[in-house]
Amino acid sequence: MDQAAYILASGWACSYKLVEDGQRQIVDFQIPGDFLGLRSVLLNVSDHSIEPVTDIEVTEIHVADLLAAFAQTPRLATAMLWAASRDEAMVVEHLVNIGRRDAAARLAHFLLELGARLALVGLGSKEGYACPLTQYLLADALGLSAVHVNRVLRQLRERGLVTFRDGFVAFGDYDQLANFAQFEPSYMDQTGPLLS
Amino acid sequence: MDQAAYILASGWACSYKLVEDGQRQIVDFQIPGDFLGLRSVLLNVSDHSIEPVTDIEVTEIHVADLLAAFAQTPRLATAMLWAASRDEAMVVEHLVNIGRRDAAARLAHFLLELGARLALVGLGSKEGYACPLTQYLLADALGLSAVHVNRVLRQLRERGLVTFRDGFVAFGDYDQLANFAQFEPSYMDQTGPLLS
DNA sequence: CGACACCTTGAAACCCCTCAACGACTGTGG
DNA sequence: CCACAGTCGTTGAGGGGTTTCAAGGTGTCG
Repeated sequence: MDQAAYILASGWACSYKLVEDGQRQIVDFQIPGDFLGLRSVLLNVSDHSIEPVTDIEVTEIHVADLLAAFAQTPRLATAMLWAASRDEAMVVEHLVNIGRRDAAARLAHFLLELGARLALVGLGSKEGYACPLTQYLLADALGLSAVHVNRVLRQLRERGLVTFRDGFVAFGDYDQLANFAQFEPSYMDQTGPLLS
Repeated sequence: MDQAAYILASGWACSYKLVEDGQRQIVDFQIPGDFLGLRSVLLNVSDHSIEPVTDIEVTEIHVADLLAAFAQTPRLATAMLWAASRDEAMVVEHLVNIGRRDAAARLAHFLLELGARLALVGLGSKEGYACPLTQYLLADALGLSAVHVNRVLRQLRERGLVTFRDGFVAFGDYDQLANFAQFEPSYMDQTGPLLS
């Protein structure tokens, strides 16, 4: 039981699962401040893989320390539980995104969510943000082909909604885009755990 | 803060999210023994809706009691965290299912997972299980149309893999079906939380 | 300069959706 | 007892969103 969890200090990573024919589904991208590998520690099963997107720096957390901390500081466990719930809420939103939105709305929603998360850690605004992802990564995250991602990005650009180029996402008309993607950021609850 | 969580004592329910044009995405079905509404309690935001599938019986859990129990029994919080992680792992698997499998494999995978979950609580086996879901519910869960669910069910039946009829799922060739759907039940970790 | 990764675009094929219609069954009220 | 509505399952035809295949362009790096 010498598994470890990490907190991403700088850089981007992604967690994904492979299917047998070589395709993969990216579950989420991790940005600075996010946990890495928390679930595999808790479940004692590595049910997904993690890969860096850029160069990354991490700080290690020993499982034993974590569990010991739980015992001494019950609130910590509650806070972790809250964090896990928020993560699950985001995965759920991805599920809705892939299951019930067409490629354009899917892509728009994804770029908006990423922007909102980055804004929280000071790495973006409603103007845009630096984004090291390739179109191939986007495709794997959104359940699309890279070719189609390219086409849809062009559509969104030509309609003046978003431009993703040269590693930078620039929102054209943020409000219209949010409306188009039916982006409701409430699922990214930031009010914190229910501690008294 | 008078929200409550529940444990499903009998019957089936489902949690879902709506998108604006009237479609919905079912995130998961709850079977006896599952939590209901845990995430909305933790996040203080009701980010999804719940609907009964059959008549149901629930036992209520007060949030205040739950948090108090965490403080007194740290291991309980760890156990809850483990449960939440398992739930998330299942949602992730659904994400992979919808994102990277075609309709037939998707349906097969779903029926297999449901069977495995039911078998754990004594409600099913490798032969089959009673299943009160309609084809419309399956469609909402799998990101498909009801019409297509119907067609794909027929395919699976004609190939002798599964038969879903009259509220009963009957596996034809379980192993071949599991292979076809690339069903790897390891993500449904049942070994329990990492409590020394 | 060549290798490589990534972006871009076109054409054809395919999976799945929408629309439409009908049958089987259930419950309900007359 | 029967007509009726409602839900669910079934099947066909047509259309559209995405995929695959293919090719070429750009930039970076050794």
